[in-house]
Amino acid sequence: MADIASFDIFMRSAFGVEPSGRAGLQLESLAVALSLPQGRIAPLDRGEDHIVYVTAGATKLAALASGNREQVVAFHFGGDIFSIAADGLHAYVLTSLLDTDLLVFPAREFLDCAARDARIARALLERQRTALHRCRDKAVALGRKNALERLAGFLVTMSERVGSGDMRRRVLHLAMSRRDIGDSLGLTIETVSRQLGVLRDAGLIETSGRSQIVLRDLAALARQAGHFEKSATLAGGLGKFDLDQCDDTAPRLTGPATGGLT
Amino acid sequence: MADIASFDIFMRSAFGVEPSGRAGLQLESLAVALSLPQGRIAPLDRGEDHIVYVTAGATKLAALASGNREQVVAFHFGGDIFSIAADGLHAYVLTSLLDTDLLVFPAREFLDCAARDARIARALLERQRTALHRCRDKAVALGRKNALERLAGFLVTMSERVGSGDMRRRVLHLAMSRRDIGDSLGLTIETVSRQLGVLRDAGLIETSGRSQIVLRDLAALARQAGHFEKSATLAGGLGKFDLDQCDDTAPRLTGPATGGLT
DNA sequence: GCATCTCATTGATCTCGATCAAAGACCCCG
DNA sequence: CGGGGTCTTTGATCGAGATCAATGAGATGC
Repeated sequence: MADIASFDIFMRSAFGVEPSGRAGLQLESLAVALSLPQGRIAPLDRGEDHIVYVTAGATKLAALASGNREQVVAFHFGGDIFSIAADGLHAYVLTSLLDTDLLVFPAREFLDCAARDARIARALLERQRTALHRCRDKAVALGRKNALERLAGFLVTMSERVGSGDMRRRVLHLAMSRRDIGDSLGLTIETVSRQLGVLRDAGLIETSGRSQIVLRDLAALARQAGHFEKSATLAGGLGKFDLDQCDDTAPRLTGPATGGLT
Repeated sequence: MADIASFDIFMRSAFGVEPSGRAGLQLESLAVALSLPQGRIAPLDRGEDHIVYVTAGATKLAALASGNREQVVAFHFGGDIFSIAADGLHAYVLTSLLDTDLLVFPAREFLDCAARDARIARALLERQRTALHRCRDKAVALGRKNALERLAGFLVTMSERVGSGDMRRRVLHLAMSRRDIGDSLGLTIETVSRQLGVLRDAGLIETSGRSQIVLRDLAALARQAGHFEKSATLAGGLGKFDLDQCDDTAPRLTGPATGGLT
């Protein structure tokens, strides 16, 4: 049984729905609250799928491949909702990066119930879509980008999700270790460290301590990450079929067929 | 405007809902039917997100990274529904692998409407979840698996989605070229070709012509792919916390800390 | 049925990131 | 504030897969 406060926060902030309604009462009966100290594996029944809400804290969701290889498929922070499959091709493990409070629901019952309330269904469909699109972008990075591009992309994404400070000097307090970053980017900790060094030497970032990174030029990092240039065409009337430009001419540190630092 | 026949098929087979209902009429007014000969890029307005239904045929959804690198994030076949983002980190392109018929919807309006019908919402939530979980499994493969594991996993997955014949001798007629397979697995066509050779030499598959592959031992391929062993524990009452085994002892061709062919 | 063109296979070499190995920095706690 | 442990950085070497290059097999058209 979930405690009342976190469930109410969940309903209001995730769905904009009062928890006292019909759907709210049903969902509340499905919720299990979990409080994990830093670095614990969530004790989820591997016999069924789950929907998880992060009340507060931060988590990593990782697949265990054989041979001690771990692939982080997503990080989640306060306010996030996500699903975990029990029957996939890999065994997934949810681990807290900080002291973390979760609400855990059985997926089938949760979705049966959510589908009956239009507002909840709409919000969930939107969040699932976001999760899928993030995962696709991750797949692109893992499949076709080099270490520096992946790391730059990671920093830009983290800046959007947990950054503070203004755009010229974006401050990140990363909850995850170098190993977690490596496991998320399909790299080793040594490579993560070396590529951070490259970005530091180029003046794009500053690091201090283990967890703080300051991004000094978000646009340059996004370029370095090989992200699609949308800002350039956002205002203009972009009609059909303008994927001509992928901006291969912008200055980069390294990259396919490009100069810069080497 | 969609033609009647394909829209009706869509509503009935995807959602089990009669197209004449309230939601059906609304959705129909949003649908645009598209018929693409083999090898064409779908002319989608890049200013907005889309939901796409594959009436018949096969498609690849790929991101264009700079430097002529392409990453296929998903293949889709008749009956599949999927979403395409216009505002992601990369530019995505939908291409037909065969002569293909699609229904294309504007995402926002489609989801607004779908959320109001519980059956449609439930079915969509389920499909999105499947898509996300497939994408995660792909990310695991791209981030932490070698070429042989990726290819074996690809064949197993394709067997489930488009295979025919019995389990002992599973026949695949692949609509995609070696290049498409490579672009999906984050490999080059040469590496795909070489690893197919390894699987052929090991007696796990037979190839004939460019597109036909016979899988002679699905279980061995799944093992080779490093997929989580669920069959062993499926029947038994698997309680909490049994992710001890990842079956590192089974025979493999290569792989982390394992012998076999080298 | 033959010419042609594209796609797939096979071989040789190169490169980026993994691996192996130390040294250094940060942090917790007495 | 100093010791011990963990996490991070830096350096040297290795290897899986990319790249470059050529040959072979399938499709397509006349």
